[in-house]
Amino acid sequence: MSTNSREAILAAATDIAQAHGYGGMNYRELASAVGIKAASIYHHFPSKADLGAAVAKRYWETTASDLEALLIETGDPTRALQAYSRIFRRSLERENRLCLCSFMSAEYDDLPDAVKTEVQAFTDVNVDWLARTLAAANGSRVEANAAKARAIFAAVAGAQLLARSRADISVFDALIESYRSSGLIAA
Amino acid sequence: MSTNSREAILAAATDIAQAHGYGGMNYRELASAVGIKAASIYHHFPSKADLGAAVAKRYWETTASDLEALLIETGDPTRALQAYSRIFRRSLERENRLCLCSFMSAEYDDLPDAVKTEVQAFTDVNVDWLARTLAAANGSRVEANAAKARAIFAAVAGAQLLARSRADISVFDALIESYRSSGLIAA
DNA sequence: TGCTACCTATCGAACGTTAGGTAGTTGCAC
DNA sequence: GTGCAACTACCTAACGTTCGATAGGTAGCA
Repeated sequence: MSTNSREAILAAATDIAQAHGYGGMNYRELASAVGIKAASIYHHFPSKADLGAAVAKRYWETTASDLEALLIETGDPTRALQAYSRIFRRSLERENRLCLCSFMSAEYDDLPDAVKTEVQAFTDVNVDWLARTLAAANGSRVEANAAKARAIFAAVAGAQLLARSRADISVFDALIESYRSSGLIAA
Repeated sequence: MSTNSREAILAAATDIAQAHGYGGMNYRELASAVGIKAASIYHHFPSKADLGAAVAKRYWETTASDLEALLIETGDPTRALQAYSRIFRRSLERENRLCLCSFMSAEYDDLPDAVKTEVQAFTDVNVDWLARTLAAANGSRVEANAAKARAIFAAVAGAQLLARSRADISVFDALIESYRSSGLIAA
């Protein structure tokens, strides 16, 4: 089916992009992961830029719903904040993969404009959720938590990047623990 | 001269790698930046892996001496810590470039082993300096500051990455300020 | 003579992309 | 309910470009 193939391409492309970036996302490897030929991808996406934008869009949409699920699952904002870093930990668990948005932020200069837009949307989704949840946890206004939200997002992304460069997930855990003890993120 | 050409290649390659990564560091563009032809690079470096390793090695060596200079220049450890993030800010000032080590950490999976080693050395140089300087600032043992040193390094790298994705250096400044107010880095 | 520091020309592989073809299904006129 | 046109989802084959890398040559200097 058309819809399933499109989704299979997006899922495989996401996996590749989290390990090798937008530049490392090549059609022959991607097609073989899906079980089709490279030319067939053009039946679903008109160009690599369109595919990249679709991948990044799907990525932030998934993250947005994961974050909402986290709020419901934990039951309260403080517990949700404590669990936030687990979303980034999960990437490392899957063969030391990086957040798609972090990788593409590094590749920023070489990204098509449509992809840049979706990468920025991922940051916005995270920062907005963090600001909202921080506000709910301490009873303050959302806008008053924007700076802190950005700081948490950047710090967790940095921790993931460092852990990846050591191929050691315990480095990530130790960094999150340091952030906690210094008061950057919720204890 | 041989020595000057080698240095010119390394300097130009560093600039390219900070903007486009190891994968985006191509011989034709690099050669034209130096003012020679692509094939001539092989007179100085036997392969791209060797060049990449030399670039990363020179990068951490430069950073190591910059950090020692910072200690001498500021006169005391606390002031040196306050100024630490300026080293990362300087990359962003130069056409929104990223720390070479951050970019290569993202590209980790596709890096030749010799390059991986030098990338990790960069982290070690930073973390060692931070741990040493934190210890000097608060009169504690170096080993007791290792975790905090890593946390500062990761957080500053994350701030640089986020600022790059917005092509906005004020995002970096705001993040460093947030880190200060939350107590992660020295006020 | 031999070394250094480059050059031109080219290699094979990989890249995104396109042209054009082929099964299988669907929809509709008769 | 049969025939056929149109469409979907793929295919093979190849395009032009770019990549890192190599072979072999040359000018200048010791």
